[in-house]
Amino acid sequence: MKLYNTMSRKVEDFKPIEDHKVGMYCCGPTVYNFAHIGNLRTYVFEDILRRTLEKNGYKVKHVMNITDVGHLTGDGDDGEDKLEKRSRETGRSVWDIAAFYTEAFMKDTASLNIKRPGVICKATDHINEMIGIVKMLEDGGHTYISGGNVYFSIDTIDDYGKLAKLNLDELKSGARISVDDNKRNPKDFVLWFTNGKFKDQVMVWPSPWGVGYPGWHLECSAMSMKYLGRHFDIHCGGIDAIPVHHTNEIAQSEAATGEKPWVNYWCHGEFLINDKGKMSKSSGEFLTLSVLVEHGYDPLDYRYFCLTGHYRSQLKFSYEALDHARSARQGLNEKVASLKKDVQPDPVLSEKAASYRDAFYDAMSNDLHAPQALAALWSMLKDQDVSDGNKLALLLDMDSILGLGLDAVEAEKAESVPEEVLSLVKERAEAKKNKDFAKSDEIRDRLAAMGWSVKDTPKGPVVAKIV
RNA sequence: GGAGUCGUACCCAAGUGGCCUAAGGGGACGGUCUGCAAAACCGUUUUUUCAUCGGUUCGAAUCCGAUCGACUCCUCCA
Repeated sequence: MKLYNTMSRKVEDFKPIEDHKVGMYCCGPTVYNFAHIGNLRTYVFEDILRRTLEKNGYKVKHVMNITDVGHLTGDGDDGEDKLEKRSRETGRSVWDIAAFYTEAFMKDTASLNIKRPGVICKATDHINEMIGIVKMLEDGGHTYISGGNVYFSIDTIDDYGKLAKLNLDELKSGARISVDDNKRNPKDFVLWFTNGKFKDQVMVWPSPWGVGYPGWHLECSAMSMKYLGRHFDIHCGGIDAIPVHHTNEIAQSEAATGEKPWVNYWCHGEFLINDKGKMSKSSGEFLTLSVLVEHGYDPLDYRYFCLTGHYRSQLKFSYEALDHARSARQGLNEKVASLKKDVQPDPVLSEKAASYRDAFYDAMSNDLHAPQALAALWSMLKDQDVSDGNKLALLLDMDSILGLGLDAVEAEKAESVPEEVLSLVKERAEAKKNKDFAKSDEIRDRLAAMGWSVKDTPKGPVVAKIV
């Protein structure tokens, strides 16, 4: 299996630390609002990665955090905690807000067929672990206290910014954020706040440095190491996390434990954009999954849409493009339904069928080339040299990665058709037999008005509910 | 100001030196079938074309340069 590693900027052969096992940490949501569909694209990508690893025989320990404290708004380190802000705006407690949006996030990801990570951990449950890391950093001489806050000093390590390939000299000259006088180096970041801008902060904890709350980057270091160890295989997130969040995670993790590298493979998903650019949660207007559902789309239409582009390319969202994905997925579902009606899956593949299977898995195992894998799937479906039994078996197998819910698609059946409809269909067949087409067409219109379509096949008429 | 990515046929989107006379999906149109439809299947839209202009090469959508355009990051962000 091959994976693109942001650290090396190359596609590399994936080699786990332990045979047949993978430890994978994915940055989760900050639960102060609904996830928009751009956020969700990243979780779909991570799910596809996990499923592909599993298909390649790895047992994946998938850890995802829930950020419910410490994620600040605005520039620099002087913003307000996002949860606190939301709480003030709505009059609800921060804990309510976090619980509500965590629940919403779980619902969204479940409806997208995203497998639930084995460990889902909340930042507020791991304050002690975070304090432990700050202590380790303090012991190692990587911190200083200024203006009441504990800072990480990036000048105490010699490879700060290696993931993002930051050129520190140039960054300083081009910095646009206002300089925080408390920092020795503008790129230093807060590990522990005791002197937040907002005195009425609700979520605070005691610490050796005073009552306060942790910096945002700390939680991912603390929780990933708690569940996956001081050195693990894969760390995922959106590309925006590279220059700041992941850069700081690496700095504090490697400085705290002395273990390098902390993570072997860094995998990042590109943005979903629209005609105006990227969707941003903080800029106000954004599309959520429930908005798509209100427009009549199935969440899996969006999942299919995500699969039509490669995860490292920007994907342009439009309702037109989503329509295309929906049509394609419906076609796939219909095909599966009709196959299920006629045949049982036949896992004994012909040579031809096996070649499509190989093309599919080669594409997925080569840095998750889902669009190519889908092409292999469709070519297989259209190939008349592949038996229907093989087709069905292959589709269901491929879907263990694609996650389009093909196993849940039911075989076409006419059972639940109301008696009234059935008798009309019979009547129409009779009229057709007598070549009374005016009457048969009239009955067809009546059926359509009742919400049923009728198709004449060589085997006789077939009724189906109009969707 | 600095760093980087991208521009592929009607739309989305693969492909990153020869097997490309460019996957796959969607749409549209045409055909087969049908009393007519729908569905299904087949074909066309896709023979020198991959933003534009130059260059390298026996050979380029794929490499290099310039130009135009779009986007991202350096600041919270998936």
